[in-house]
Amino acid sequence: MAQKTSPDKIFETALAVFAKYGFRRTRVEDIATELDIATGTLYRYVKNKKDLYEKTVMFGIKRWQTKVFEAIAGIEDVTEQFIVMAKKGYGYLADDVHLRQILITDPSIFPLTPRKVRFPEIDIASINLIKSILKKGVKKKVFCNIDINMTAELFYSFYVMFIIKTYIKSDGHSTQQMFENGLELILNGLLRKA
Amino acid sequence: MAQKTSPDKIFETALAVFAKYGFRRTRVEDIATELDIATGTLYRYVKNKKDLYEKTVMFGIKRWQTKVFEAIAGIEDVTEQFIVMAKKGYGYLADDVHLRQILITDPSIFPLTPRKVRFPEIDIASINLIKSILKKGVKKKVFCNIDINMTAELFYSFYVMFIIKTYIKSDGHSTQQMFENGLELILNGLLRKA
DNA sequence: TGAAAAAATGAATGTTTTATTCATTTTTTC
DNA sequence: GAAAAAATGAATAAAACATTCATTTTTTCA
Repeated sequence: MAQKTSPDKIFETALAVFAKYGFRRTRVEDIATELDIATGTLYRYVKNKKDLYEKTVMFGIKRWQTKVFEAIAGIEDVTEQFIVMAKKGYGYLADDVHLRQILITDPSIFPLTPRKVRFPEIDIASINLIKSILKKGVKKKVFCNIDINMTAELFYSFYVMFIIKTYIKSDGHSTQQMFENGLELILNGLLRKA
Repeated sequence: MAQKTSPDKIFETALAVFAKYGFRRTRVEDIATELDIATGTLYRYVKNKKDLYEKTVMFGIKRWQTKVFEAIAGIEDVTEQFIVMAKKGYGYLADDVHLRQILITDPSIFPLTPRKVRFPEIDIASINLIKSILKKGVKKKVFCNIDINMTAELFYSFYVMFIIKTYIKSDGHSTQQMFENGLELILNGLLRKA
């Protein structure tokens, strides 16, 4: 038998356990037990509980971001690239219930009021992706001549709002519906009128 | 203002919190916070955390049993009384998600393997109710001349099995359906043939 | 109103739980 | 089969938690 466990397996399991109980209520032992390994073994992969949590969150996010990158990789048309980035990104997250639970629950990831953010890399990576698409669109004169930095951040806020909104349970309209509606509006504003 | 809180309010809240996190993962402070009172105040009503839990469970059960008693109170016909006891009892429990969560999760309430039961009063009260209905039915010659004690325990086991079964998630048939099916069978066996 | 009784508070304390380490054992590598 | 890597879990340190109680606040009732 190869190694009894692997980083991927550890973080996948930890994601589920942290999602179920939250950081405070999960014991390191809970995760070890779920993995069927000794507690000490976990410490060969992480420095401490906090580190385990952070690596776990980053694992989830990275996996999500990778999927989005792959989804837009082959696409030539900027407009479509923008749409796919937005819709698939949203869809993949909706599917990953554990990651979503954590993103929604942990106020240090997407704070509702301004304060220190725990994982700035997440925002940077996502905003950069948006920027690169916007830049391409502006250059190709498909999008209006917008302020790329500001628009990227604006769009990212819109995105995050919907991640959190999922939890707030809107009445009447489904969040999915509202998201697509807002997306259309933004895209419309973005496109150069012929 | 009258007292800031009351036993009923405390146990109602505690029921929800214990149901959400389980005994180990809930802190006494969690319940106090939810009630918007200080931790120390709780100790005016209960001896310790274990006592709080036990009183909470008993509060939930008592409320359930009272509802069942009230539901059958005015009924004359034994057969109908039996049916109402069984169906309403099951229905009330299905509605009380917090109580059900605790009954299903805590193995010391309805153990699947023989061991010391934590709340014997629960079983005694329920079995006694069943016995009293059976006794009346036999006396009135509506039910067959069964062994009342044994049949009461048998029926109670059937009942408990379905409380737990709810959790096991059967495929195909709904638990509700299966319960009513079994109930019909038992009732049929119980009734004297004309 | 105001003095006694009842209720509520939350900081302080001691116990329990939990995180973390590391000497030892087991498994893998070559 | 010897060295290196991985895994273990009992032991220890650190943190979380339950519980107490001296003090404050609120209610009661003359």
